[in-house]
Amino acid sequence: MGEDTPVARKPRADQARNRERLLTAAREVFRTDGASLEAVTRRAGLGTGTLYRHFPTREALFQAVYAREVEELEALAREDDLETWMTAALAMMATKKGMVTALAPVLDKEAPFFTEQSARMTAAVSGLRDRALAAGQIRDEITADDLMRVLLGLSYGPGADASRAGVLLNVFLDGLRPR
Amino acid sequence: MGEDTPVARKPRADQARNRERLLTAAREVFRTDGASLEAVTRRAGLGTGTLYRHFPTREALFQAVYAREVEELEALAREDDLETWMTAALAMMATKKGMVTALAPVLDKEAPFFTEQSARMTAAVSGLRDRALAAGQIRDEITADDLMRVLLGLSYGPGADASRAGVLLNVFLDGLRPR
Amino acid sequence: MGEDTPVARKPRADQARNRERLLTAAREVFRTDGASLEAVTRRAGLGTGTLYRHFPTREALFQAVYAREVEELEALAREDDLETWMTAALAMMATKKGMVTALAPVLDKEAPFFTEQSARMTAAVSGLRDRALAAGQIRDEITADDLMRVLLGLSYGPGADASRAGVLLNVFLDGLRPR
Amino acid sequence: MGEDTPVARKPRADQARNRERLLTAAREVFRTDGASLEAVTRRAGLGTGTLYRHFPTREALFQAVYAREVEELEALAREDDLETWMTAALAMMATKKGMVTALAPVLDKEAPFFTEQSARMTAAVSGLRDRALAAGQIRDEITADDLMRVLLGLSYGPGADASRAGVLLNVFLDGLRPR
DNA sequence: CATGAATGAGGCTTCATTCAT
DNA sequence: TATGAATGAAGCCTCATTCAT
Repeated sequence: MGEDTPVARKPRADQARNRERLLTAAREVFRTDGASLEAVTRRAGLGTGTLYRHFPTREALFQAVYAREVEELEALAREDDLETWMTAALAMMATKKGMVTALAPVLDKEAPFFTEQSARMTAAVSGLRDRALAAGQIRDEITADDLMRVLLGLSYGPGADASRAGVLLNVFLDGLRPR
Repeated sequence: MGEDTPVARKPRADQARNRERLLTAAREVFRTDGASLEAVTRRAGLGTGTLYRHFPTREALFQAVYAREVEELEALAREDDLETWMTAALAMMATKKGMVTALAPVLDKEAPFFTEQSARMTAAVSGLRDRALAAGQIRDEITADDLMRVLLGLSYGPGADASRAGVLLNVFLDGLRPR
Repeated sequence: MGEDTPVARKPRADQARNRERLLTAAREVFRTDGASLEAVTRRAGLGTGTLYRHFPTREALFQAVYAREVEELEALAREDDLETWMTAALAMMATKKGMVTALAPVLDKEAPFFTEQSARMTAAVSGLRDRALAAGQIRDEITADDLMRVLLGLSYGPGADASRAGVLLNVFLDGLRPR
Repeated sequence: MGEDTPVARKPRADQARNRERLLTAAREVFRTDGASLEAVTRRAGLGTGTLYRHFPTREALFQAVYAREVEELEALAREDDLETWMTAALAMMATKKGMVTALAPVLDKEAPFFTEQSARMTAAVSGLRDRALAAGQIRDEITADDLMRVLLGLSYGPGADASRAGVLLNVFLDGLRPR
């Protein structure tokens, strides 16, 4: 009796939970230990095969982690002010330094996936940049991609230091004003 | 007995030449193929053991290569004008992107060696920065280390693009002027 | 209560159909892609569990496929003439080279199953052989099993070549005549 | 004293011995356990890397083992009589059944190496075959490759049985006589 | 001193089999 | 009963490091 009541049915829940565990573990491992898949499964407490079911290739996992970061950044870009957004983005990026450091040398920058993500990010930032330009707040030779470059360089370049990045961003923003 | 008789004494020159060969090979390999020690010995045409005699650990070789890069940058900093130097440094750095990309993820940033190199670099840049400050050309809250950070970020940050770095540096330099 | 009421009883037909699908898929996969169970379920469009319900071990599937091949060969042996049958059998075997190549290294030749199948095959060929012997067409030291060996060797031995097997079979048949 | 006397110099000896150990281990493993490289190193009592230094790819090891078999067969073919040779070859092949069974599914038959070995073998047998043909002992439509096929089929085909192979070879040889 | 063979830990990946739903 | 997710043993291979000659 009660076969149709929503009791004790959970198979998909497991799967989703495992995927989440793997992504979380990956972020943690990447933040501190490099990019070993073995380390990820170990930390997730799951079998090797499970990782491969969810992410059939190395790249697939890296990309999934990366995509999530881009999403967060994209969400931020709904700000309506370029300067506010750049400051906020810098703060958020400071949070992820270890992970980016591990991920950067391991991602295949030629993959179509990468181009798509860049396009998404650029689109999100372009709105802010165009509005600032229209308002006469910035020079026109600086593109949305350039703005990303500055943020990424200040956050993840060799020698980057979160406690100085804000100051340097401000200098850059000053320089950005027309004249 | 007779340790000091001039019998078949291998000249010091040989040793120095091998060291040089290894460093050169390492720079070439790092520039194009990643950071495999085997590739280095292969390209140097020397045995594994010889590599280990000169550089007893992985890290030691990486550091030796790194030190040489710092030297070149340091030499450049004998310029007498901050802006000229920054522009020149950017150009030089563009030259070494592959190598830095291979080296960065592999260097232990905590090593005391690293602090020493930074200090050397900072000392070299400080002169330029202090002179610019004295001449009222730049704001005082920017340190010599900050200047390095900007150069490194624009050159080697994720997304860095040599063809845009110059433009971005100019924006930054503009922002650097007092007021 | 009501175990025997006609509620949603899955028809036997389904089960039989799935078994058939799996066997067909297995033959196709073995013919071209090796002997991976995963490939079989994928091609059959069924779940892993279903495969295991029908064939509780790897070996069981292999044997079922093998048994089917034996059946076909057995059916052929209703010919009434040894030479005609051997020629026809050779032609049929040429058809299955890929599958046999995949199956052979994977079957456990010690299994009792194997003895049974051999016995079946031997029984089928024995009739032909005995009749040929009675008619004075062949030497008596050659058994039915020997005849199978020759066919299998010419078809599936290393270096076997369908375009030469017929010629070689004819030589063998010539040699088989008494005197 | 005595640095120049041939004492305590043995490095190459080690290498050659290890290579031999690996080949021997490989033959033993292939004869009984399939074709796992791990099993080979385990049986040889050597490290993984040593196997890879001597045989940089899977194929390299398989080919080295295979080449040795071909050599033995080739040496045999210095017989001056086709029938004697075929009988002797059959006896030798009986010795290697397990190994061939393991090796056959794993060798890349398209590799140039394979073509070379076949050519060597064919060349060796052709002499015997041509002499027999000139002496009017065999039909002319049978090639040296065909002779190899028969031997291989009788020795290594599915169902092959050393105790019957001799009888079957004799039937074939009878059939081979002109008329 | 130079050489390069040997070592083995560690990472990657596949796939037969089990098991929860 | 069917499904497919999870598991983990087992194989492959690379490469930093050691060590015998």
